[in-house]
Amino acid sequence: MPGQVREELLSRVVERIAEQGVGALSLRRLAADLGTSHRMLIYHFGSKEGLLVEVVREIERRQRSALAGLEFDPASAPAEAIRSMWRRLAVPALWPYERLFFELYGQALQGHPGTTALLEGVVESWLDLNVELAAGRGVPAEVARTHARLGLAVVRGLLLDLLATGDRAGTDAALEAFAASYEAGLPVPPAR
Amino acid sequence: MPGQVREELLSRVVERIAEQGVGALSLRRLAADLGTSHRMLIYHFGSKEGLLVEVVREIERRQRSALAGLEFDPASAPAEAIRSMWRRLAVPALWPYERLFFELYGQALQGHPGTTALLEGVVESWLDLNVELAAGRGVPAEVARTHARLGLAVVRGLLLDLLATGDRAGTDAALEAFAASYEAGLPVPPAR
DNA sequence: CCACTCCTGTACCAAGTGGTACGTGTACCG
DNA sequence: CGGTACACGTACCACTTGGTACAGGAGTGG
Repeated sequence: MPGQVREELLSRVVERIAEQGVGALSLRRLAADLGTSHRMLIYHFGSKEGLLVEVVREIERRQRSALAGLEFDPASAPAEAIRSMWRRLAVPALWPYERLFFELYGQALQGHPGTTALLEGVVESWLDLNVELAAGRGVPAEVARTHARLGLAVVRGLLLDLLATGDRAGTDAALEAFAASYEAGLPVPPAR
Repeated sequence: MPGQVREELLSRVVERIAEQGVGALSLRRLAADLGTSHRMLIYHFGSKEGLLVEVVREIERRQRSALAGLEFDPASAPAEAIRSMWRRLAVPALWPYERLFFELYGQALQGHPGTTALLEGVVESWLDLNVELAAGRGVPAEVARTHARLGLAVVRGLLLDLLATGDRAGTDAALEAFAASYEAGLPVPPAR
């Protein structure tokens, strides 16, 4: 059982990596920025890939806690649910972590070792959550899955847009157009 | 000025990179795979970054030609437009290039040199196209921009999903749910 | 023949990489 | 006190990296 020093080190590592990206990552530079030696990173994480794995896990953990923290009002319309999700994610303070998420996502798609675990629950876990929530309102599971999938795509797609353009107003408007469509009489279109 | 040898080399480079990703790219390995020496890549592209720039340009070029090739029927509903776009992009033959696109996107978000040019027109050019098309149907520019933004986000978000999960049926259904919402009586909701 | 341009390969370089060997300090526990 | 486990640093290693120097080879035009 490794000490708790590691945990504190990891969070500082994630912070640094969120700023500098993971593509041009070097243990030595990272260690220097953290005021230690690259030997320590190897000591605590075994290898560079081991460190990467831990970073990916941490990012996943944060996603999951963000997901759990959504505290949907089960009675609220889907429109309100997606609005609150967007409100939470679009704030500039999270941009570095979202950039990191998409960078890791891209590397994972290419099979980069250590990152591929990201792909496991990156979609499914969100769908499952929504199925559960929707069941409370009597929505069939298949329909809930499809709409969760769509909502997730909208949010991720608009985040990609926002991170590239910085256009908060434009992306806000697009999300609002999407949310509004759920209030305009078709809360649950047929699944196909 | 450089000969046409370069052009042919570039397309082979892009092909290889689409398969192997750009993250773990090394001039020597790439050259070996291409049956030449890394010296040649430097000769034709000046440097590794120069090669990357060219690859990014090539990807942009393909995106643009895909965009131009969409040949929308101006009279057709937006639902049909987005369906045809998805039908074109979701085919497995394009997956390697889309993986590469998202990998480069991620690197560009982190400011990786040589890739940042990707971000320039990655959103705007699509929006402009849609504004132009929508003008023909009397749709105000602002509304057209917002809905183009949303549609682009849906497609990119679902592509991320598809590349991670491989679930063609699931993503097809989600896109269909989105497209159908345009046929259910709200072709042009207010922009905000 | 020469000269010139384009193209390609071999050999080499300095720099940086991840990883290891080894020694040290520090704290807790007997 | 001694021992032992954790934490940490320095020096080093083999290897790979992007880039360069240099030497041609193939074709063309004079």
